[in-house]
Parts: sequence; C-alpha cells; structure tokens
Amino acid sequence: MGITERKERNKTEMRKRILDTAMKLFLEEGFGNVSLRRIADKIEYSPATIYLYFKDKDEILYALHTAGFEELYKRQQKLLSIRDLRKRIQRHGEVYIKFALENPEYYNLMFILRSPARKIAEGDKLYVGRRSYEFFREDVGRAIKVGVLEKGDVDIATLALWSMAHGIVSLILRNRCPMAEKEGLSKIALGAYGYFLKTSRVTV
Amino acid sequence: MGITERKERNKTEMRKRILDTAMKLFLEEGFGNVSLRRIADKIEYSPATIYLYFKDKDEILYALHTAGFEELYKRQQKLLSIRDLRKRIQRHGEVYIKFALENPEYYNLMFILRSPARKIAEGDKLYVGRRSYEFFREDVGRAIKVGVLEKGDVDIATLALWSMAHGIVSLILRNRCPMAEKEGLSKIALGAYGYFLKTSRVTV
Amino acid sequence: MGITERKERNKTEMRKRILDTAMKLFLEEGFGNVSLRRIADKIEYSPATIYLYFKDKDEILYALHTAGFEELYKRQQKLLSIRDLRKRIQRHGEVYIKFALENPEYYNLMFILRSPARKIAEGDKLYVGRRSYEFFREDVGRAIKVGVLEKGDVDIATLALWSMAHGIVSLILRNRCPMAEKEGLSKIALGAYGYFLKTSRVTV
Amino acid sequence: MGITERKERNKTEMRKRILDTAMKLFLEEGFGNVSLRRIADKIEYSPATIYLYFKDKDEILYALHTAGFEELYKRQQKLLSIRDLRKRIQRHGEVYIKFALENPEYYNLMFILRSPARKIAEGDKLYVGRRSYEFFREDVGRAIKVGVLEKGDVDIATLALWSMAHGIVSLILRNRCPMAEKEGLSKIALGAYGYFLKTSRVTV
DNA sequence: CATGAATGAGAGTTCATTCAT
DNA sequence: GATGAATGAACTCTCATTCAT
Repeated sequence: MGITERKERNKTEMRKRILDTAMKLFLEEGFGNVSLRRIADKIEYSPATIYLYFKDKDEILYALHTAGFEELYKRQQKLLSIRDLRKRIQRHGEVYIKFALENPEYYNLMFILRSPARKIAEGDKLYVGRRSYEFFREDVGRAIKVGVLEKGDVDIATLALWSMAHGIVSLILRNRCPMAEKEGLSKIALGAYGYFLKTSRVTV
Repeated sequence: MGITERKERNKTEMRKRILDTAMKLFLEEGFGNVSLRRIADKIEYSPATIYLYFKDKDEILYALHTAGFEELYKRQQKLLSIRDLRKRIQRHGEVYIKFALENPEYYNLMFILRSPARKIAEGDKLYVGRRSYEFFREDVGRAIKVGVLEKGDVDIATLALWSMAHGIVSLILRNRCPMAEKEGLSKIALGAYGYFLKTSRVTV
Repeated sequence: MGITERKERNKTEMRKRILDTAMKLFLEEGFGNVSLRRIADKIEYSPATIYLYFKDKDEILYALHTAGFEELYKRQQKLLSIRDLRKRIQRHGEVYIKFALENPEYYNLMFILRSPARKIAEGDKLYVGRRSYEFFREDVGRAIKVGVLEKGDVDIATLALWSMAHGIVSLILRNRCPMAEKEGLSKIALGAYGYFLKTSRVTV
Repeated sequence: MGITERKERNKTEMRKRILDTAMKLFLEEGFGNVSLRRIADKIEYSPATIYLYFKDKDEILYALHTAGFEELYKRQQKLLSIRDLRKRIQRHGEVYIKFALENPEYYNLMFILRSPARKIAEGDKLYVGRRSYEFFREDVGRAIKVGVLEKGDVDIATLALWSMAHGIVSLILRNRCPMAEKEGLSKIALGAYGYFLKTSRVTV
C-alpha cells in the first residue's frame, strides 16, 4: 500500500515538474522553440526519461492544455458570487480576456494551436474545456430568458459572445490588431467585448 | 516582344505553380509540414529551383498571404452594390466567414499563424490587409452614424464585429467549436455573427 | 566510480576519434572539403551524433586548434634545458619549423586559416597560443639584453624572428617557395631562419 | 582582320570587366563570400556567360592572381632608381609590405590561398611571380657581394628576407599578430623587416 | 554571343524518438 | 527508474556548373 502510494505520488510529482518546466519554456521562448530536449535539459533529466512519464510530445501539450483549463475554470468560479446577470455576462468576458492576455501560451495551447485538438476530438464528452463552456452557456441561457440578452438560440448567443472574446484576444496575440498600442490592449479588448452589451436596455 | 512576353509569362506560371503546390500542401498536411523540399518534390523540380522564383521560404508564405488578401478584397468589393447599410454590415460578415471556411489555409496564414506577422510589422502602412480593414471600418462608421449600429467608438465597434467573425471561424478551423456538426457550420457561424445585428431596431 | 570513470573515458575517446578523423580529413582533402557529414561518414556515425560531443563545427575546429598549440608548447618546453642563448633562439626556430612541416594542417589551422581567429579575438588573454608567444618573447628579450641579438624593441625583434619562421613555412606549405625541392625543404627553412643569427658576434 | 581583331578586343574587355568585378567583390566581401553568381549579378550578365570567358572559377582566381603580380612588379620597378644597396633592400621590404597591406585580397590570392597554387605548380617556369622573385634575388645577391648583407647562400638570404616580409604581413592579415593595434601596423611591420638590417655595419 | 532554366551535391543543424544497459 | 548513446529524417539554403535555345 504505502509503497504503491508513494510510487504513485512520485510519478505525479515528476509529471508536474515536467509540465511546469515545459510551461516555463513556452512562456519564455514561445511555442515553436520548445523541444523535448530543452525541457529535459532544464529539469536535468535525460530526454529519454520524459518518455517514462509521457507517451510523446503531444501528450505533454495535452496535459498543459488541460492545466490551462483548470486555471480558467477556477477563475470563472469567482463569478458565482455575482448576482446581476448583465454584469455577470460582462464579467465573463473580462475573466476570459484577462486570462488570455495574462497566459498567452496557455491560451495558445487551449484555443489556437492545432496539435492538442486531435486529442480533443478523441476525448469529446470528457473534454475538460466543456465545463467552462457549459458554465458560460448556462448564464447566457438565463440572460436570454430574462431579457438581458437578445432573444435567440442559446448556443448561437453563447457562440457569439465567446467568439467575440476569442476573436479579440486571438487577433491581439497574433499581432493582427491594427489599433493595438500595447498598453491599451486590455481596455480595447474589453471595450469591444462590451460593445453590444453596454447599451442593453434591460437589467435584472 | 513575343519572346520577352512569353518568358515573363512562363516565370509567372512557374511562380503560380509553386504557390499552388504550396497551398495544396498546406491544405493537405497543415502548415507545420510544408517544406521547400516537399513543394519541390511535388512539382518534380529540385529544391534549388524554387530559389529561382522565390528568395526564401518566407517569401512564399508572404506571397500566399498576399494572394489571400487579394481574394478577400475582391470578394468584399461585391458589397459595394448593397445600399442598405444594415444588410451591408451583415453581408460583410457573410463574405468574411464564407471566405474563411472556403479557404481555411489562406485564412490560417492571413489571420492565425505567427510567422508572416513579421513582414506585416515591417510593411505596416502598405500592408495589403489594411485595405480590407479600412473598407469594413468605413461602413461600420457610417452604420453607427445612421443608427444601424449602437453608438460608440468606430474602432471599437469595428473590432467587435471583426472579432466576432474571426472568433467564430478560428474556433471552427481549429476544431474548438462544441456545437460543430460539419454541415451546419456555416449557418451557425452566420447566426452568431448576426446575433447582435438581427434585432437592431433601425433600418436605413 | 569505475562506471563514471569509464563513461568519462568513453566520452573523451569519442571526442578524440572525431578530432582525429577531422584532422585526417584535413590532411587528405584540405580545409575546404571537411564537413561534419564527411567526418560522420568516416567514423560511421550519423551526423547528429557529432553534436553530442561538440556544440558545432567551430568547436571542432577550435579544439583542433587548441590541440595544435598544446603540441607546439610541449615541444617548446624541451628548449628549457638549453643554456646557451644563441643556440636557444636558433633552436626555437627549429622547433617551430619542424612542428609546422610535420603538422601542416595543424599549422594551417593555428596560423593561416581565417575562421578560428574569431575565437581568438574573443578569448584574447586566455588564448592558448599566447603561452607559446610569451615563452619565445622572453628568450628574445634576454637575448637582446646580453647582446646575442641586435638591440631593439623586444616585440619588434620577436616579431621579426617569428615572422621569418612563419614566413618560410607558410610559403612552403602553400607551395609558393621557388627553390623548393621537397626533401631539402627543412634544411632550407632552417638555413633561412638562421641566416641572420649565424653570424652574430656574441655568445653567452 | 578588323573583325577578328575587334572580336578579340571585345573578349579582352569582357574578361577585364569580370575580373574587375570579381576583385571588387573580393575587396568588399572577402574571399569566402564571392561566388560566380554574385559576380554575374554585379555585371548584369548570367552566370553562364562567365563560362564563355573563363573555364571555371579557378581560372578567374588565377587571372586575378596574375594581375596582382603585375601590380607588384610595377611597384618594384620604382626601386631601380635607388642606388644605395642597403636602402634598396630596405625599400624592397617597404614596397612589398605596403602592397600587401593596401591590397590584402590580392595578397591573399597571390601568397596565401591554396587554390591558384595548383596552377602555379603547372605553370612553373613561366610563372608570373618568378619575375618579382628574381628581381629581388638579384639585389640580394649584389648586397651580399658588397657586404651590405651577411655572407651566405643567395637563395637562403633571399628567402630569409622575403619570409620575414611575408611572415609579418600574413600574420597581420590573418589577425595573428599579438601586438597589433591597427594604426601602428605598418610601422610595426617595417620595424620588424628592418630589424636585422638597420644595424648593418656597411653601406655602399 | 548570351542566357534562362535547371540541378546534383552538399552544407550545418535540429528534432522526436528508441533502446540496451 | 533512469539514462547515455545514437539515429533517421527532416530542415533551409548555397554553390559551381551545364545545356538547349
């Protein structure tokens, strides 16, 4: 028992170390410049060792990707205390955009890069991102019901709002934003997200 | 004359062949797996030959990227005939989304991938994508003026709409869209884009 | 212990094998035709393997270059036993010239080729070749003091003697020596080096 | 007649243009960075054209090499007016060193690089450099005879002096000169060359 | 005479991965 | 459990040279 348990714990710890290091490298050097060898160097293990904890590079990416969703979901939970639905929808955007701009490489992995998406396709129902989506979707549904948001299909509305947020940050992260002036980025992003909301005529 | 002309044409044709092949490879194997070698293999020329037509890989990417914007702009021009501003804004989204879904790898290059952004930063004012943006922005400005769109900063409003469109398609293209069912994609996308527009109370 | 030691030795041995092979290629085919790939082929390893032992090609060149100076310095040390200063200066030349003619490619790397000079500029004070120079310079200084060599600036005198030796061997190595007849080379070289020395009027 | 002649002249002119351009490139970018293509680009001809005037790259190098000797010999001729033998020997060194430092890439080709040396081996007796050598050798011979230089074999003495000059400049050109301080180079070089001469006790 | 078009050969380098120990 | 050693397969890019036209 004790032994198996400890082994298990060691395994988990090592995985965490690898993931942390990988993430640090991502942050410091960007996705394209991270290789297994570099990760291994940094934790002072051999590249081969990593294969004892992860099947391949993709699995590492996927694990990070999952960790990212963990963090995002945690941030989303703070919205539970907000009663006012209009404000809540708005704050959803804030949380999302802030997360993205503060964790660009996580965001990259979670919503932009292709490679972990293969896994997503396989996992499907169990997909960790689903939670975040459902959470938001529910709020949108209620917002529609009470007239805070325009009438319409919940999924469509959810997608509209999410897309807006995702669109803004992904344009920013990829340097495609014509009006970008570094410092003002987050204000601009929130402004755009709120553009259709701010004038909503109803509050609950 | 005839000779010079034909030579010029041959050169252009070869460039086109290379670009087409590159694009095909993009479509089939994704950006990361496109190499000069593969392109060369596919057109049955030696890798060195490609350098007779393009300075380096970046130039190929940039040329594709430019070609993409050419096509997008051409499509946008068709909107000029639409008088009704509300409809026009809506059709802007349609054109954009349709272009993206029909040319996913162009879109990828133009709005998602990191690498050509360097060139964009250099080119700046002359940047081919600017045209498309300005064109849209102007319509948004007028739409705000006449009340078709909510009051607010033109740039913010433009970004909001663009982000929505970009957000939708980029989620779709990267397989992050939970409600995706292949066939319905385009309808869903347009629905989301129009979500905030459809109920606008004013028409001009 | 035994294990670590053996591993260490294996590593050293492999480095040596690579360097030896590189040197052999230098000798057989000249500097311009030595490539990592060729080295790899010759030792029947993959090119990638070489990168496990050397950071890049420059490091190989620099290692050879250093090894060359090691050898030269070792040979110079034998002069310590010579008391007579006049003889010593003469023998300096002999040692130098003999080294050059016996190790033409080392010499090439150490004193003729351009590329490693970059590293030299960086290293400067610590530069391995410095030792040899200082050693010789000191003897020249003393020789001047006691009248074995003409009065004059030590550095100038050192340069004069060194240049003579270097000039001779580099003309020979590059096939620019009109009176060269292979076998007599070394005698001619020594003759030239000694030309100004042999008649010096003072002995100590 | 006229026609053949003009053709001949055109041919010569074109060869000259190619060589001039090649030399300019050598000077501007160093030996290693000159390729046939670059030469061709600069004269606005196709690379293939160059092959109509020169068998291969080596032939271009050899031609330049010859031109360099032409120039050196011309400079040497100015020494004919100097009567005083001691001064003449000294001025030989000056001319040589000045030529080298002012035309480092020519010098490189003439006395350091390997590639044209193959041709030298073939040419032998007709070798253009021979002239310069013989000219100097004769003066050395006379200098020995009259006691301006130490007694000894003419060839040895010639080699000694030449080596000294060549040694100095080639150490300088290859950045191997420890006491180098750019501006003082030429003074140092001349100092070293003159080191054994300046105190000669006899003048004629 | 001149060249456009093409290429084979080869350069240095990096990567994810494997496997015997 | 960990790794040292190794590699095959790529990569982008440059070069001297050829040849039909």
